[in-house]
Amino acid sequence: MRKVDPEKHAARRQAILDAARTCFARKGFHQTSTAEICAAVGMSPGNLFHYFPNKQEIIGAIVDQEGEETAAFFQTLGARDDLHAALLDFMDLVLELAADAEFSSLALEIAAEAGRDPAIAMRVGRNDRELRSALQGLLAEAAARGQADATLDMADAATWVAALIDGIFSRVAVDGEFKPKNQHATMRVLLGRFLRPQADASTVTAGA
Amino acid sequence: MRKVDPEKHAARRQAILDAARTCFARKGFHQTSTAEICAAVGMSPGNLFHYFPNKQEIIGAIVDQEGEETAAFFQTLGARDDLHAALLDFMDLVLELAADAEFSSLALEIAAEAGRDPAIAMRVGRNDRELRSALQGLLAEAAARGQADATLDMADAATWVAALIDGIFSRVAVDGEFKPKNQHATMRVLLGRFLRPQADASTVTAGA
Amino acid sequence: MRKVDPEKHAARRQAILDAARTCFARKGFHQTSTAEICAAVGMSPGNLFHYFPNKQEIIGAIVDQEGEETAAFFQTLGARDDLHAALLDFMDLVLELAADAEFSSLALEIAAEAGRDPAIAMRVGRNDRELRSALQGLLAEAAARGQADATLDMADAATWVAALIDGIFSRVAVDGEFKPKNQHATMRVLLGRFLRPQADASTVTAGA
Amino acid sequence: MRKVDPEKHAARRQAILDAARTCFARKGFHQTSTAEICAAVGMSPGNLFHYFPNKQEIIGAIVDQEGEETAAFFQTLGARDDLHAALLDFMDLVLELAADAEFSSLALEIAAEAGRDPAIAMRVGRNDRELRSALQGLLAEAAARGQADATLDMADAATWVAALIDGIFSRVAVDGEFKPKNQHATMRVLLGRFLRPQADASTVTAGA
DNA sequence: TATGAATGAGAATTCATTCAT
DNA sequence: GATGAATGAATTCTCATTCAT
Repeated sequence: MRKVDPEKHAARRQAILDAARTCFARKGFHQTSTAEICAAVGMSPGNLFHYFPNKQEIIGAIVDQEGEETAAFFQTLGARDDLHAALLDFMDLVLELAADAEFSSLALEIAAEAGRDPAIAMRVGRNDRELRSALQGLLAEAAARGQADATLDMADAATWVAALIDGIFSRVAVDGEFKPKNQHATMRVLLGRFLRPQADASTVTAGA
Repeated sequence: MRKVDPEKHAARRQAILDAARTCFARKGFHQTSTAEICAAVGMSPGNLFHYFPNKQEIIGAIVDQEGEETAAFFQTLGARDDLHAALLDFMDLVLELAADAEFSSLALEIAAEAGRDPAIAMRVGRNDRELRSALQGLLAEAAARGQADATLDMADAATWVAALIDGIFSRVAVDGEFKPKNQHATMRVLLGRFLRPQADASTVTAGA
Repeated sequence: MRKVDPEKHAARRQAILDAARTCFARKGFHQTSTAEICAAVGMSPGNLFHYFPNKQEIIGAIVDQEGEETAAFFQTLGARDDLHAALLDFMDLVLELAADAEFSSLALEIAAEAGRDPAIAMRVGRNDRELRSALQGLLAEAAARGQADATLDMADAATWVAALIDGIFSRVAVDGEFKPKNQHATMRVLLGRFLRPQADASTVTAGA
Repeated sequence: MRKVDPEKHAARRQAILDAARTCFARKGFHQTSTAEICAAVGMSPGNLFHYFPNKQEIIGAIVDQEGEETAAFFQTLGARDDLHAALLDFMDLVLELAADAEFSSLALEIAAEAGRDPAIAMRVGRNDRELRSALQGLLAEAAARGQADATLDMADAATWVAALIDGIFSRVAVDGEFKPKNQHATMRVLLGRFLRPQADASTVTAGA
């Protein structure tokens, strides 16, 4: 009896997060009432607060969960032989996620909320740091293997890959003609040219 | 004497937009009360509605104004000799705007709102279409002059430049370590490699 | 120059009253904003207050005007030979007015407002007293001429004729099937039986 | 124990309706704020909206309730032997209700609101149709029993009885001297003469 | 007179959260 | 844990009225 409870609790908690994700994506965080989430889960309006102390914590938990998912995914990438290819495959996945309007909206929503609530900013920042650090590690190792341009500053390169990921999610919201499915090739050209070892390394020094 | 009235009206309207911009950037659109905006302008709480029929129209007007500013700026770019350089200069400007936290937050906020309110989405979409079309025109002309890789699909290329711009604004919100000022060089490397005429054109077909 | 002003003023005042009548009939007194009335007259929102000190006075003036119109009309009735017929003709007119939805709505609106605002109640009460007094006079004279049942209490009889008039206006609002045009005959039966000299006077004492 | 909840809910709902009735009668529907009603019930300002989705629904519910009460009362009338007397007794009741200033005001208020809000008009219209249909049924049966004038169009007759009822409530608002208690006798004369089987049927054809 | 900007007190909801059951 | 009634502050928007021009 006592053993089932924690499982049930976790399942219920997850159900809340899933419902909230959908609601937040559709209407935005502050446009969604806790009552709406409760209705979506099939829960009484007060009961939600047995699982989360307040609304902000729901977003916080969603952010944390996304961070965990990304990290888990990245762990599978390191084992690959061609890390450049691994990165491009990861970006393919991003494009696939972006094709899910809910996911894109949510990503934007979270970024926007990070701009306001410092507590969320901290959690989002942690995820982002981990993502960039993973990207940087991947790129550094790729460079070591001759699969990436070793002359790049890998922290900066990772930052711009991350910017590109953010940009993809923005596109979905902002550009009705943007179909992630059709953009895999151009994405590969863009990142390929940016990251591959350069025949003429002089271009690297073109900056400023 | 009679001429002053419309001017006053326009000035007051603009003051509202400016105050709203700041408020929205700081707290988000739906977190900002119309009363706060009024207080920021130094206006009684009801008076704002002599200038805008409702809150959504304030955001709408801000969006429209940003669109006009961008368009105006782009008109100056076409006259340049080196269009590739012109584009990079434009991106420098974007990085400078992004360094203004208010501007970045607002950009994100608008994108997020576009994901919810179709009326805003339409106005944002129009701006975005114009930006991409201007970018595409610039790139096409650059290619014709041998300043850009003519093998690229220019619509797609413009789309990814736009994604990068969006991404830059997201970075500011999401990545505390991101300092736009320090990223001009890497941005130039990234875009340079993507857009320049390629020595080895075969890389273009690397897709899928 | 100075002579034209009072005429213009009166015309403008009347225009306001006419517009207000329409607005009040359509949306109700408290649902109509002064701005709406101004728009209907083609007048700036502040200007109305040069003609009426406040909104209540507009209703008050409408009430007074209706009273004057009724009184004027009644003066023409007294000259008739058959006063019973004169009364029925008056009721025909009431039915015709009731066919005008605006007039009916307004009548109801005024009655309702009298139930709330004592100042309006006083003005409405004065009109009503005059109407009942005119009716009573008419009935008394009719009785004297053998055209009405002399055994009736003419004050009470007048009161019930007035109630019937009120009731007609209510019908229009409340009963979608009520078409005043079709009710002239039944009205005449009803009032005829009530007011005519009775063959069998014993029925009069049937009460209580 | 579980059964108490719905009862409590219904009781609270009824308390709101009762308070609202009083407030609406005193100040009019649109002059009464929801906060006032809440205060009258002893309820926090937001709590009312757990019981009614909006203010209009409160009026709607009051209208429906009045309809039910009238219908319930009418069911008791049909069993009577003398239906003419039954009708007059019903009218006595109307006069007694009219003596309650709150009831009269409310009746007027509802009629006025029906002139504006179609949703209310529909509900009021339904009640009115039922009342007239009940009256018509009563009159038809009375005629069949020789207790009413069979030559009357019973639908029209019912309509005019209804008009008289409306008129009574208007009187209270409009005529300060009108005391329903003193008008039972005259009402009985009026309706008696209108509805009773006529000695001289020729009067019926007096119309137009 | 006429204009329309300005005021500021409300209005009806809404909503996160609490709490008795 | 679960329910849903209750709270009360906050929100957007309205409106009669004033007043400088």
